[in-house]
Amino acid sequence: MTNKKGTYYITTPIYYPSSNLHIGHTYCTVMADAMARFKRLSGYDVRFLTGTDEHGQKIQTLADAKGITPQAYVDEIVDGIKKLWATMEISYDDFIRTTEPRHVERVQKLFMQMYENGDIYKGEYEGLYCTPCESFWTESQLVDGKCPDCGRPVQPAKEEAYFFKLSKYADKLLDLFENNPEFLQPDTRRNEMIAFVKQGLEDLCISRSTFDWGIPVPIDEKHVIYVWLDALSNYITALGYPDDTELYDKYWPANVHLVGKEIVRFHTIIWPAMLMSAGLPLPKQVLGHGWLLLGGEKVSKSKAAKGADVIDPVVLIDRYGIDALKYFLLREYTFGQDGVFTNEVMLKRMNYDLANDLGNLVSRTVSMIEKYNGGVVPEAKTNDAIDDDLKAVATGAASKVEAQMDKFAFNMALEEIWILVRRANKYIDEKAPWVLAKDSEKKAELDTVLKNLAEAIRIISILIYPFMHTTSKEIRKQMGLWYSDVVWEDAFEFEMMYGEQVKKGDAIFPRIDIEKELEELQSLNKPAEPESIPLELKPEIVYEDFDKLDLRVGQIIKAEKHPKADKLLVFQVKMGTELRQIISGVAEHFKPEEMVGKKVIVVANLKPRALRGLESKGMILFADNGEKLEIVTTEAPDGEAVS
RNA sequence: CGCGGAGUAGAGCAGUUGGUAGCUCGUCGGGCUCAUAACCCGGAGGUCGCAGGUUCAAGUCCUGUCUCCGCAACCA
Repeated sequence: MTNKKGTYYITTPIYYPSSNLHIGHTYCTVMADAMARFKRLSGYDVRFLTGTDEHGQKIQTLADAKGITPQAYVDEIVDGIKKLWATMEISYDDFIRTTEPRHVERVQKLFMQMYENGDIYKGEYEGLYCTPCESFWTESQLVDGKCPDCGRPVQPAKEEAYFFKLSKYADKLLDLFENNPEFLQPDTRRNEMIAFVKQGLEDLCISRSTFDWGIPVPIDEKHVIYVWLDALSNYITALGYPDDTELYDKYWPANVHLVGKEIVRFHTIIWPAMLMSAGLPLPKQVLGHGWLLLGGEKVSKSKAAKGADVIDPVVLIDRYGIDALKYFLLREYTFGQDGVFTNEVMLKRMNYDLANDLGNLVSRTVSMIEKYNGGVVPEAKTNDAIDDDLKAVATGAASKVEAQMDKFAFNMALEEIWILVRRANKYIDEKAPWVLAKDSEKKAELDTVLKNLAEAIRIISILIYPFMHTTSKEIRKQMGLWYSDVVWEDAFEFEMMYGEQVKKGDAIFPRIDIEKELEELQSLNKPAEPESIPLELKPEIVYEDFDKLDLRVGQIIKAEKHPKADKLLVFQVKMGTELRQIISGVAEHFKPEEMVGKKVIVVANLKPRALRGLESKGMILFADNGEKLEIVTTEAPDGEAVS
């Protein structure tokens, strides 16, 4: 494809390979792929980048738990990701891994560039430190004032670290948001960022010395570069910046960084500030898309195993095919907004739009051309208002699709195409070719109908190409268009077919028995044979450690919401002779009244701590599955020791 | 408490710069038989969370209020 319209550089986030990808990642990548294919088809010189963000403490911890090196850990997952994209025929031009030497070296050079420009300085990071986890936390990250990972107390601590003068760029960033509304879309995201910058930016701590799975700070090997600085750089290191600038010169600045809404902040504050510091041009646009929600919650790895809805893209592709899945993701959801994912919604989309409307349109048209004209596309010989209407809708669709794609409105772009699909189905009804076929004097009119349908389907095959290229080709094969390339401009023309030999094939999208399919999907999600998989545990302790705990049975005699906090409940707990106040961060899980009277287990010798102004003396134990808490109760008399 | 989002027909969603409230599914009725029991037409169903206000005119702007949901530097 020639670059008659210039270059187009689009990126997805680089994904964090802490486990296999789910449908949420697929969603983002499918959008980027569709846009890349659309731009290529309409004549741009496209570069499409995706990849993986492989450094950071979490990866190191996960690898340690498995007893392998971080590199071995990510290699395996990245392998799976690449296979998934290959299966889905994602048309990326480059896949960058942040552990690749090309990236590592270039990030270090970029770091030095920022350092030499005076934007990086050495300082002291002050925070709350959890010694066993070797992690720093901010006040707001703490859960009940304790380490969110292990639940143990944290201590104020300092460590030497490098800082990036992010605060210096606050005004320039505000300027960027306010004067370039296109830079960040949708608008609601932009307002969020403006508010965020206005509340004041602090310098960003960009080095870590508590773990070493990262890119070393070039001037101080004890530190590794903060993962976001490392990760964001990928968009230019993949283009060879700064040492091999051929691609960089050609494609930077990027036209679009496609990102999820939760990382908009990194892409529109930290990343532009980094580029400003290095004196480089900013990306033209950052688009924050919404999330796929599963039962009202964000899709996540823990949900994957529990819900009734299958979100493993590999399973979905296996059952319905790549194109059906891509169509569903692009058609169902509005860009920028969250959308609910259920198997039923997905199956309905696939059946109604793909099988009933599109698949059936091709099927009935090909059948009629075979039955009424020996399988050859005839010439149009007549013309009336209905024919004109079909032609107008057909030849007008491409520019409507273009307009919607400019706004990243994939769902509307597909809707525009389906207006044509439905118009064609209606055309068949209006013209009733089976009636014309019974009257030999109507043969000319019948030919016109068959020919016009063939043209409409030819145009549809072009329009859907960016979204479903395999289906596009299958349709073209059945329509006898196998010999010609898909050319976008041909979607504006109506008179292009004559004499093609059509050939009926298998149903393009077989109809799914939704009820039966839902049941099968449900059973797929049932856990297999129970087997013993060792739990991921905290480091082993000795008896003496355990003996330090004084656990007691306590009865909750009063419970109320904390007046100054949404998540906290204030309990009055009776333990034998003593009555004391204990505060827990469980207001989201329990109503105060349902707690009264319960006998619970209390860590009685925990150092008292004030939570939002009220003192908490001790801690009540709860069972936690990662998202929902269960109370741990006992029948034993209050005050008794538990050991 | 801070910041942000959402509340439109039974369900899920659209509603561009304020001007007759749309789409898909479901539902009711009809048509057709070329086609993947698919397709086409029509009907019913909404005082656009609530209360004020601006305006000739508001789902759309302003103020207040209720409910639900995120985020707060790990996560598309």
